[in-house]
Amino acid sequence: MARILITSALPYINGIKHLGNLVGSQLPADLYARYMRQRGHEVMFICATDEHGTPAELAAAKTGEDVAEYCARMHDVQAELAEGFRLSFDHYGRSSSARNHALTQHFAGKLAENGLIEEVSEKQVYSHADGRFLPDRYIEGTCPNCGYDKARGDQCENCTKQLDPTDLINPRSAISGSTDLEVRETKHLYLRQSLLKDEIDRWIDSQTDWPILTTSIARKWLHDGDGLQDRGITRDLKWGVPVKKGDADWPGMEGKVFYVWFDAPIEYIAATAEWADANGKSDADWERWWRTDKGGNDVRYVQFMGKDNVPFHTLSFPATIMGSREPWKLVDYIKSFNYLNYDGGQFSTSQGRGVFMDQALEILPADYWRWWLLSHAPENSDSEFTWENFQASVNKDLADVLGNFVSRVTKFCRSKFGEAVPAGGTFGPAEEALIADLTPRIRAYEAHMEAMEIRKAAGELRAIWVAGNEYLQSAAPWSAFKTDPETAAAQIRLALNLIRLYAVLSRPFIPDAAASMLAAMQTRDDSWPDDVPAALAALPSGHAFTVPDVLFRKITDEEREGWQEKFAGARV
RNA sequence: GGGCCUGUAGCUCAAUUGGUUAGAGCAGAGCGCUCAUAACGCUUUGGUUGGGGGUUCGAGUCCCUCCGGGCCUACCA
Repeated sequence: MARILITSALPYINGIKHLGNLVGSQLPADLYARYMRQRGHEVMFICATDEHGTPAELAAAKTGEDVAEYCARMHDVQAELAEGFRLSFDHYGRSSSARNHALTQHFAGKLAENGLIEEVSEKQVYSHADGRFLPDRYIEGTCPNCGYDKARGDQCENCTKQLDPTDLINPRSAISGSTDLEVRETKHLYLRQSLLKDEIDRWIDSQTDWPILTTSIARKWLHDGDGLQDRGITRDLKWGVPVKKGDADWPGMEGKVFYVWFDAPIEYIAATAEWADANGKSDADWERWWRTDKGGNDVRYVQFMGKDNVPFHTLSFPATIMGSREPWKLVDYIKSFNYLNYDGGQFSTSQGRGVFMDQALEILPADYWRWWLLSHAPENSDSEFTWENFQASVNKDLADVLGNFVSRVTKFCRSKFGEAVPAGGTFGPAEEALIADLTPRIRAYEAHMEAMEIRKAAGELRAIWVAGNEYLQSAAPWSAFKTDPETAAAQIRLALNLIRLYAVLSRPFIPDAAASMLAAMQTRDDSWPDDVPAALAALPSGHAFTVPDVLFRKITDEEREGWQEKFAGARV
């Protein structure tokens, strides 16, 4: 038994996430966590809402709420949706927690002690009307290069030229439109990542089995131009972790907070402490996951995220950990994902284009989405959601191949033998062949799950379901029953046991359907099929079962067309 | 501009890292079965691996070039 620490990239607080966000981090992390638990490993699966930063403040202002209230409310909304998708977090924390405040300040203090923090005076644009400093991209104006009048302060979207906010002609606040702007001197802390470049570089080089997507993004940032650049880790905002050096004040940094990307990854650790607090555990209970001097050396730490998050997880967070010179756990494996597109374009939170988590659950149960998203996870390149593909995949895989298998077996048994596993008969060559086929398939499925090859795992699982239908066709218990009911009984006994086996194997992908299948088989035996022949004898003769309701109803053409239309444009 | 990823059957994707005749699923066609959610099974059509050139006994895989798609480029997170 191993100990596995799993974190999913933290969803930002600012609104409900779409399916692209879901499939890029939380959902595959859940698949892995569920699988590892089922294999008997000790799992700590952590997620949290990422609550700081300018967009959170602006979103709160828009609804008229205090930012703390807004975040508390949206945290609950996201937690409920996570529950709806059956994301099995051990703890769903908040980056605004007291634990994270303390830990973030602690790390900053250690980094300062180790000479890795630099105070830098710089000029930033202040908006009088908004009462705040503006990040570069919140300043709009006319591009000096191409004349585009909605150029942002960091870059012109029209001609792609990199800009400085002071380059803009007629600059204005993107928040209020105010032109009452002023360039002010302000002091910020920089994390001197450049001093850790070689250390990080060697660490990345030693990760030979990471996805190319992960290492290539890390190397780009390490080697591009002048190499890894120092990074500002404070902001002039009100909402966030106040800048402190451990417990002590930080002279000259009053009224400033840490940059959200400094405190967000630290929340992985802090959320584990929140877990301990919430469950009456001690510090030692969470430290054994995170401190290599307190038991964490045995832990395998795996992170899941979309490709946009990779730089922060391969560079800045490791720089924080390494630079502390304290024995914190570094990540062992980073599983990163490309983007899921929506019907020929991108999912867009701002334009309301695509399907969002709340809408998805209003339409269909979580298992439908889990199966499609995971079996089409954008592992090697961006992938695309279309309603046609969704309908076809879900109807075929879930309704026809798996659901109908359960249905045909249980209904046949009920009508011929009654609602209990029939006795009599013996296994012949067809049964031996099925078992011989299933064993290597299950081993392959396990290997794909271990390797986080999600599409391949889904494909193998589906093939395992298909094997059941192939077996039924060749055994044809409906024919055998007419001349040799004993043989038919043995065949159906095996088929009923297949349902239990499928429930166990399928649970990481479709937990609700798996639970329904186990409930219908009236068994709590959900042990993993290390021994396949034994697993197929788990339900003995005479064991009562029930015929379940249709596991997966089909998506009709009318529904599909309606959804296509409904989700094409802006969100209502 | 620079960098990275990507292009394989109508669609979605594989191909043990350079090895024999490029494979699956879906869709299409044909046959079979009748237990089942008109479900299932079997067979089958379909590819100049984006174009061109090169290295090699051998290239989907490596190199060059052109074309297309996507992402990143450090103050959104």
